[in-house]
Amino acid sequence: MKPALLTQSINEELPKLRKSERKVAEFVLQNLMPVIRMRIVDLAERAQVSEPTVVRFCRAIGCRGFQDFKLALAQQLASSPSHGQIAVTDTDSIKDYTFKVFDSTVDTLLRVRDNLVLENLDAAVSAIYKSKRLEFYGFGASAAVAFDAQHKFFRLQITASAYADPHLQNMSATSLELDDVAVAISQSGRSLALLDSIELVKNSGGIVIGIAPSHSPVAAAATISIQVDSVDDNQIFTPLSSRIAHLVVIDALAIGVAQKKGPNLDSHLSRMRESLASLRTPLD
Amino acid sequence: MKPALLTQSINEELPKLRKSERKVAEFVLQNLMPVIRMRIVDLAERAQVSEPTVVRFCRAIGCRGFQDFKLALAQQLASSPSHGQIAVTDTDSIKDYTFKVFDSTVDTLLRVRDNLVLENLDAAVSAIYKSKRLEFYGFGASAAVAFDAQHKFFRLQITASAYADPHLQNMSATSLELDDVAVAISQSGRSLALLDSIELVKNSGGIVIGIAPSHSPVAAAATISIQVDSVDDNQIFTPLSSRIAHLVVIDALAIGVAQKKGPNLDSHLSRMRESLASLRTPLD
DNA sequence: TTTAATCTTGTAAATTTTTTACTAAATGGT
DNA sequence: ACCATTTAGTAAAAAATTTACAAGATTAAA
Repeated sequence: MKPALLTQSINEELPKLRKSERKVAEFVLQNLMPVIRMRIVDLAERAQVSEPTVVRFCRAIGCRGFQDFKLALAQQLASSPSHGQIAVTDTDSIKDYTFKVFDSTVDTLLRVRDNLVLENLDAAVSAIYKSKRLEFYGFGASAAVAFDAQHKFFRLQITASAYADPHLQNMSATSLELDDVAVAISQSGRSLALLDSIELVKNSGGIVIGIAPSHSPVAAAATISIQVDSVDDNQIFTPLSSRIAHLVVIDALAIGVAQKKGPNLDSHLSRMRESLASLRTPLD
Repeated sequence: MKPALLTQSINEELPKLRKSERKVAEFVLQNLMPVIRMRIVDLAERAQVSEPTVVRFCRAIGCRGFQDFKLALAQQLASSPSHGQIAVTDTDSIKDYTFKVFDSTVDTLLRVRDNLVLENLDAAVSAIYKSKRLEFYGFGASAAVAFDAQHKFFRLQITASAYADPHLQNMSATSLELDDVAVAISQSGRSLALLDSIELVKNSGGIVIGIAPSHSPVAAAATISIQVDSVDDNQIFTPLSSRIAHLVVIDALAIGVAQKKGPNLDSHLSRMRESLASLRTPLD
């Protein structure tokens, strides 16, 4: 049983460790990046313990040995770049902040992926598959997400609408019928106008799929809630990467529905490609 | 100069390698995952060469030794899960395809990040910073990207427009003045209407920032070209993840411009947060 | 075709690194 | 205070990697 997140495992085992092993654990948590390149002697010296203690520490947290531990740590750090620093500062060079933007997005995606409640996602796919009408609601940054979703489902031969205007949204909501689906997208999960629309949809017998932070009013009000939490580590970043997470969640929904629709999809996509080709320069 | 993507580096160096080193390279590319757990003797035996040859191979592709090579490989595989399989099949479970969607997106982002021409990105940031008007053009899936970009820059106190309609786009293009910027977004890089608009912008003395695949007409026509290539590995996926890549590239642009604008930004963001708060349910 | 020079690859030895076995010290309970 | 048990270090063994060197292969020139 090797957990995906080694640092998490270290923290969990920390109380069970012996004093000198704990010294190693604390040093490791404090110096994640450098540890990857250290030999056992270096780590032992810096943590003020002997080499066998380091090996014992590695075994205690579930690794087979020191190499195994370093490998696991390296893998975790590669997939969660946030363990470095991702706040953009005034002195960052282009390369610095560009990488930070990409890395924080990647980090958010991986975290969202690992915390998705797959049952709810499955329920959402089924609901969309069965629905006659599909509507996307979102304000602000989520408006762009809603329109993107509409476009995406359209490519899958599923007619969808997207509304960013509260009035249109309410009109749409009241016109939905039993088993129709509205997807409510919100980064804050606390948009009042969106909550209004959600109630209207439910009164009409429609199903509301909420894409919002867990414990938010939108998540609570939705029939099926897909929780997307992004850590609020930076004022500028948060809206950026959580919006990407929303898009990718909808991608997953779209792929799920596409899969359910089965083999016809391929031919539809190739026909669509042909018709798009006329709007483009010919390929070389 | 250690490239972020080791496999890419292996492929690049492949022709320069000697025969037996190439045996190692081919075996490694064929067995990426298992190699991480191998010792030098195992790898040497399975690749039918001697141990020193393995070391020479590691050095040839830019690593300091075998351990260094394994570490780099482990890190890459952790962050680019696509080296497994990412094509969605009919028999995939929810978990399978959801993870594939997320992983392929992450993979695309990392690849795009590593292939960005930072000089061009920097030039783009400067151009936007200096411009009086900023317009985003995109059709189809890129329309949503354009509108998202508009919203994003608006939050940074930069007025921008987004057009998905060819007529409006042309009108906008002819009305631009010297040093104004139009960002042309295209997944295919071959949209005829977009190429028209690009020419109009250039005739007006405006600067065109192209976000499109390299070697595409859009990239060639743009004043400053930001190249985003997504491997065409899957008909359904490609538009999905390349669109995300475009969004994140624009995020990086936005952050770059924000940084240039400097310290005033913070207070602006907090004022904006306050005014948004009234549209939301109060925090607990 | 032969020969010399260079390049390529493996063998074996040396070095480095990790792990094990064992002992001394420390801790805790009676 | 004494014994049992746990904990941590020393030193030796084992394992793994790297280096030095020599044999074989390849290429170019005579």
